[in-house]
Amino acid sequence: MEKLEPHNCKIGIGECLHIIAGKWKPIILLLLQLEGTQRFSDLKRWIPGITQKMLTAQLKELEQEDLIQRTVYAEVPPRVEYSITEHGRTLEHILRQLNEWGIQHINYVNEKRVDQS
Amino acid sequence: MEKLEPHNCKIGIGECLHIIAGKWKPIILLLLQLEGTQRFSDLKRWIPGITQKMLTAQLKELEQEDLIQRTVYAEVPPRVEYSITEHGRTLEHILRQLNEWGIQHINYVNEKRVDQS
DNA sequence: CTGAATCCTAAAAGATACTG
DNA sequence: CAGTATCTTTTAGGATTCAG
Repeated sequence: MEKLEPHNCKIGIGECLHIIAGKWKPIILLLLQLEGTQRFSDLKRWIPGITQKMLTAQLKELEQEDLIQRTVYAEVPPRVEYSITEHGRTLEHILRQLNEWGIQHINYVNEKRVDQS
Repeated sequence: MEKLEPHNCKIGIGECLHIIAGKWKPIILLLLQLEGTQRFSDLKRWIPGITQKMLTAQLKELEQEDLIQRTVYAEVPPRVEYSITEHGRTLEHILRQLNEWGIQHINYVNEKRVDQS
């Protein structure tokens, strides 16, 4: 493993954040990790506020990074299912920690605000 | 701790990513964590490519979240030092993991590309 | 049902010049 | 030295319409 130094960390952290950051990607990844395989319309229902365009775009990007898998069934009407890959599962722990830190940070900020009032 | 569900994770993850994401913030945080207190010009030297405007803006945002501390010395020429706070230190483990995942992901993608050629 | 295509707005980032 | 102030570019995200 590389030494933890600011200038080489830029590579790893930048790569990771570029892949998981954004308004929808973390939700999509968690959804597939926790609820299992979902089809396009399921995802759209699960994620309030997302547009078809954004959902399509984010799914495509996640698929290109091999974090999720896309399966098309030759039916009418068409059915497309998305599922997490093994590689995608390696992100679960990180997403969990990001969430926990975010919650604790919100609490921290609230308490600090109370202390000062 | 909150249950890990997609819709409430949106809050925690969103908060955390909003704070640490971006092109420069992770580097600044790691720099202060690993190298200790730095003054403005030191940070600018450490981080190739950053402009004064961006550095100033990112430092201000990190300070507002109480992740870093700003200390002004009444000297001529002026001296301003930045250091990580205790609260900021709680991010070190996450940044480390983001970096490791990013590196491994790059390797993963490279190996996959070789396999297919 | 699952998308692609087009147009649009807002936010992030960068270039450059100026200041106490 | 440590910033501000403006302006321009780039990127993320959204609204809407059309299509297999």
